[in-house]
Amino acid sequence: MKSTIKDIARKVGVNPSTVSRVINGTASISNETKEKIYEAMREMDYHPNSQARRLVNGSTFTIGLVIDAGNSDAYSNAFFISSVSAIERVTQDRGYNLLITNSGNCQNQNAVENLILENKVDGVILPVSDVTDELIELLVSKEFPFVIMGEPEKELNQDYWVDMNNEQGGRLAVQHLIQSGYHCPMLFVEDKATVFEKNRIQGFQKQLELSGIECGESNIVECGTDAEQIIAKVNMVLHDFTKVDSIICTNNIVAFHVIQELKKGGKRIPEDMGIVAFDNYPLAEYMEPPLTVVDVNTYKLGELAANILFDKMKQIRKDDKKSLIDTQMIVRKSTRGRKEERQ
Amino acid sequence: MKSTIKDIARKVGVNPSTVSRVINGTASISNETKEKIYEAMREMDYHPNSQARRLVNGSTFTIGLVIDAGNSDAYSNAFFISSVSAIERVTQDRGYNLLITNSGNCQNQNAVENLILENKVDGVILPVSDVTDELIELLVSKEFPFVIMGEPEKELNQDYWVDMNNEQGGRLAVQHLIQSGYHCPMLFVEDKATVFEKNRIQGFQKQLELSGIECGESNIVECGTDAEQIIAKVNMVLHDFTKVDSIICTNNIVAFHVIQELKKGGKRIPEDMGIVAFDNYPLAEYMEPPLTVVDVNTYKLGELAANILFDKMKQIRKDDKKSLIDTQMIVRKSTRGRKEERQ
DNA sequence: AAAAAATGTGCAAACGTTTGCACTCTTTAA
DNA sequence: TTAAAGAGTGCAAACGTTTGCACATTTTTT
Repeated sequence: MKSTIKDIARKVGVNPSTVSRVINGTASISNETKEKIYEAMREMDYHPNSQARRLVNGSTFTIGLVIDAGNSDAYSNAFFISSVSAIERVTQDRGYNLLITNSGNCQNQNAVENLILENKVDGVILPVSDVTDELIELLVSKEFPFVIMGEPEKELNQDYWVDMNNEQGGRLAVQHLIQSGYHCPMLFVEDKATVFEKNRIQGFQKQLELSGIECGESNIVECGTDAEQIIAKVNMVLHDFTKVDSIICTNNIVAFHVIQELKKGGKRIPEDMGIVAFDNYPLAEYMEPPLTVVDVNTYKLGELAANILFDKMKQIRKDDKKSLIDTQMIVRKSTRGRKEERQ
Repeated sequence: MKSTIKDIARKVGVNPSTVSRVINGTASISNETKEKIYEAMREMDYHPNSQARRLVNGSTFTIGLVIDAGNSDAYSNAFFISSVSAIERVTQDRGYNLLITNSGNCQNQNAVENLILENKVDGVILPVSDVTDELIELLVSKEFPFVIMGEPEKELNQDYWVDMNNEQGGRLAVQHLIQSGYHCPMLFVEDKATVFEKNRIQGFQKQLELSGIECGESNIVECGTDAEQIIAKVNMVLHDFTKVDSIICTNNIVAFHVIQELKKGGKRIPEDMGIVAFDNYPLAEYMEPPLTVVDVNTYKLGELAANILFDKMKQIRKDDKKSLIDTQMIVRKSTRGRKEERQ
């Protein structure tokens, strides 16, 4: 049988409130009493009951993390999920628990709303893909603390979000290429309209400008997600943009198809064409050639999200509504690289 | 302000217990009263308070999932983590919540023990890598429901576990190779002593035997995890085991190094040497040649773990203490494959 | 037509904590 | 030396539910 605070009190011969105060250190208690209580707790293997605590405290000491049910793409899930570990650690360090839910509906109710309305969590972290107008409205109207992972399309004035710095990533990729002796980079994006692609494009263009390389819209190619289409675009580049000597791909898969087709066309990598890609799949270093990538520290990303959430929960206002984590280059063999960077 | 069951009762003019019974359907209530209560609940935006429920029910309606803090290997984490989605879904379908914790220590207490002792969860799923004797002892002594993911070294008689069927995976790989026209497969494992490697070896040998191919210990190579070592082993095979025409690698990384070295040695894949690997990294299909793999459905694995846990929680005895998920072949270009399997 | 069962509802205790108030006794400040 | 402050503890209410018992009314069974 589980022992309660009353059992301890009875055994020691004090009032339950005294035991509670010893446990929480909320009042000064004589050392003598304290000792007896601690000993009784040890003897009776006492552990506080979280549920009772939560009820009376009106706080769950739990935060919710929403995982995107719809998005089955193994990696983008993994990308998000690798920050889970960070979020979990921060949560635990603060004495909180981490509850996970998908964004789907259970019964007739939205799972996330359920979390909030039934008082299961004190705050929530959710991926931008799961943000709906109704959900935001609910969160805001209840003044419920939340942090979004990823940049929203349109910004309300209440929402805080964290993301990788795609603009900086775009700049970094160009910078690396220029420094490595390439002169005419091209950018392959899947879909120009996506928020993160827009930012990458912006960084790309900005850095080209800074480097004094002229660049019109024509240096950006929308290649979609389909292998055939990517291949077609590669050939277009090969025939129509003969000056192009390097390609920045929006992810590892695109890079793979690009490299494949370039090799087929007799191009040597990195000599004839340098390749950089966003993301860093576990096997990227084993591609041929090993892929130079723009990587992001997802641990830091998760950590940041969690810390901001806790600040909001404590009513500590952060002045910045958005927080970005800078990317870094991992230089491998698909670009010439500067000698000192070569790994 | 949040409305409570008492507010509803007052508004409708009934006793709180009546409202409770309507919500839970635990007694027959007149339709008239029911309707009035439902309406009041809607009007006042009532949602039950989980904490109070949990306290009185003595149940948390929450299960805990332990993620391995120590294991930072991106993929093996991803492997485990991709079953999270399944566990989450099962949990939600059953009206439960999912709490995540790492296995580390918070303050002076083991995080998992804390979960159990402080009554935060009703059951727990944990990876075999986090199983310690003390933890098992605690779980067993409290009769606390748990399921282990992965096969334990030594088996207590109280523990239930799920895992991929490594023995069947070993058999499957051999079977595929034989059917594809290879005659002398070799198995590259990282460490013979590991439980799952042992099982793979067993399946490997058994299937060879069934196929009438004689095979001593010599067909199994322990190649460690280091690139140099793997390369050395490949060359050893090339020189000393000239009859070998195919290699089964214990994971994608080993396969990569093996392929790399074989190509360097002038071997064509799959013509001169067939390669099969366990696991299916997101980029495996983009290797050169695309890698034929023994894959496991991690979603099913998670689902199984969760369902068994719920059975245990409901005191439904499963007769089998271990449950295995069979693997399947994904045939790509690194083996000749049978035509009809080729994808 | 009487007995038994079912329906519908209220009362109050219980779940295991925390905490405001009150009180006594000691210590410190003026 | 008296007043104020602090230390140490108890009492009882509160958090928001659920549920066993009780009871009245209706319906069903014999």
